[in-house]
Amino acid sequence: MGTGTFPIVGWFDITHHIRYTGTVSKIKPVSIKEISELTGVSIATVSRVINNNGRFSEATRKKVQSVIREHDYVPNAMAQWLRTNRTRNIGIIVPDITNEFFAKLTLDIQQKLFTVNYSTLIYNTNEDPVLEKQYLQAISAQNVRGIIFISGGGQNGCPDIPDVPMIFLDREPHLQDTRTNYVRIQTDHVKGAYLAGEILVKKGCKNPAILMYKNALSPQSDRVLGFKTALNEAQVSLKREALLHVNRVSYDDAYAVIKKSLERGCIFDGYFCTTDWLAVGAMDALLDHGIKIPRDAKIIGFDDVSIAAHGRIPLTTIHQDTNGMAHLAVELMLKLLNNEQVEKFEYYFEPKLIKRRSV
Amino acid sequence: MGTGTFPIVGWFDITHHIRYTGTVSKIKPVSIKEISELTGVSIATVSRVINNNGRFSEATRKKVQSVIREHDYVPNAMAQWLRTNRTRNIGIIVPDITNEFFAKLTLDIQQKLFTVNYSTLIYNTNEDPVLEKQYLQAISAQNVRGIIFISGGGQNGCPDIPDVPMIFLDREPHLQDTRTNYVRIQTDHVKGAYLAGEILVKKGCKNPAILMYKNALSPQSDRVLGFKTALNEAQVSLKREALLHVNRVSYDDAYAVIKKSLERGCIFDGYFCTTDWLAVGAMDALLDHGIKIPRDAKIIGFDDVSIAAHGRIPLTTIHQDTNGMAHLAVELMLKLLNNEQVEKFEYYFEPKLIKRRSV
DNA sequence: CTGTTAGCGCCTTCAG
DNA sequence: CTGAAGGCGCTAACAG
Repeated sequence: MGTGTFPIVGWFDITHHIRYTGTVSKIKPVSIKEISELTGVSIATVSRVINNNGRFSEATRKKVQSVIREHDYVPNAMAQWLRTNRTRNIGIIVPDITNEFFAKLTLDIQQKLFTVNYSTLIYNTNEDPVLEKQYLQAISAQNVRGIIFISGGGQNGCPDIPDVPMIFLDREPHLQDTRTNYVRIQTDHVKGAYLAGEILVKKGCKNPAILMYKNALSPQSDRVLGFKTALNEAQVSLKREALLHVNRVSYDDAYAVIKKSLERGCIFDGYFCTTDWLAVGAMDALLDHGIKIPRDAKIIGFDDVSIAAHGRIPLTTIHQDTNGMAHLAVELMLKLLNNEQVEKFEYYFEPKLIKRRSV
Repeated sequence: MGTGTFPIVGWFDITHHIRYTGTVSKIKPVSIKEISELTGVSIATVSRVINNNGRFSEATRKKVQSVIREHDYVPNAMAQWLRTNRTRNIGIIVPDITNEFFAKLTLDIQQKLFTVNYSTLIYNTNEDPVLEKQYLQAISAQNVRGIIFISGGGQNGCPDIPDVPMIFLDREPHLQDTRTNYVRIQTDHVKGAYLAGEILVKKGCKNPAILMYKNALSPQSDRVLGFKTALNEAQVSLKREALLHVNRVSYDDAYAVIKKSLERGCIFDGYFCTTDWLAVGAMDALLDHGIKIPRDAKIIGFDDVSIAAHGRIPLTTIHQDTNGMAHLAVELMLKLLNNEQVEKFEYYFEPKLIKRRSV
């Protein structure tokens, strides 16, 4: 991660011992002024040693630090923020933290950020553009230092807050041309879907279907693209009616859609579901309809979330490297925060086929 | 929820339209001063209408608000914070947001809090006491307005930050005696476990076992207690070797433990697992060992997390009202923030037996 | 109803 | 190397 050039050097030394020592005793937080009085140097000097800004003697440093220590002084973050106009907070906007894939990303990001002394503000949009907008407003008013968008719609309107670095995880950025302090990270959905298509045809599917979320998010369309490519190469055709749509990414919706299609007499011998939960819903519908899996129909999902391994039939799926993406996300965020140039604006992660029993 | 006395009434009117209009144009955020100049009233008056503090005419209000609107003005949160010495942030400390039960709580809390204009700082402890302590420090330094602890250990050390209201969800508080601004919320684990025991004996179990997390967290011991009570009442005894422990709450650990116990020849006809994932792991181990469920052995879990409904055999389990708890948590937090007295310090939620097929 | 006045706690020129 | 002074943007008395 390279914390080499971590900007606020003195911070840890100071907050290292805060008003929290077993059972707390804090009455009223001491301010820089009192430290200054106690040490006999001016406020300015105290400030300098706190921020390690040079221009003070070793003797003063020692004195000031010892007083600071002694009084458990901790700079008032809010005052610092006001003055410098920057917080130590990173905002994360995520559709739904209840979705394991997002939760994993969020978890990793939060933990890594804390490592370098950033806190994490979390907002769940529920794919609601209105909420997303409000969150952006809140975030903006809070002077958050950087923003990480995880997936989600964001077609409409451009979530652009100038000067605030942004990382887009699994999401298409819509930004002003002039912006350079952003980065996009995602798994190579096209490739992942290609892998899915490939294994399906390899296992003998002649008449496959796609079950997908109806919204035209880029990962969705990428996956369709990749899947179709694999079919094309194998000269397997995808029927027009083989594009099944779901209104919400949920087990129930998937179950219902597949059930209905089955009742309509639509039967396919392979299902590429753009999400594991979709796949599990589809699988159960198929199973309940008396269809044998993988004999009569094969199913493959995407994400490799924990349900995949533990459903009625272990699900073959495409794994996404959440951990890797989270790592990279904070690494790049740190760079952007540090005004370093990043090599490129788009990063792709390799998807991986996880073979289980549904294919 | 009763937002009746919500303090910052004017806020929404204002932030309703912020510097985010399709493609942003904000260069430099406008300040209260400029608004004051633009409207021709004093800064103080602008502040009053912003905070709806009365003492201004309807005419001024209109004028000010329109200018505010026109210029996409949003008060600088940090300045407000500095001035009032309080942020609009609530810290949430959660063991692992990847755990669906926690994720649900967190999600609901975050969304509800935002509704009343609070943001949410999230910290995952991973059950690591050191991390937890660090988080507390960070939180303290950030002048978070209130803290919500979700589950987790916290045996050691007292996570006590004076004057900061705390809500303990599913977790035993360890506080100074003097503190009154806290509240504990949890489902009635004893009762939930009692329900579990009851159904098991009712379905004919004579030789039940418990599979639990080895840490002595209070929900754990409560569950054991409730379960035993039910057995006692039915005069079913719990063998000494029927207390199975797992080191981590995970599918794999559960699977391994049950598998091993089976190989040791320990066979029980009913398993009360203190968590759904434990139950699913146990179930698979049993199934893989050729044991029929529920015929030869019955299994019941706890939480009613989504895997419960969708595993190899739908799991009978005890449902926790996450939504209700989250609601209450923020409601009470708001009260505490408002210095209102709460009626009691402990709240219990009714657990509910969800019958599926594993019992 | 409205404006004036004082800071909140800190950082940062600018003079020593 | 150090101190004095000004101000970040906002709120809260206190006078009118």
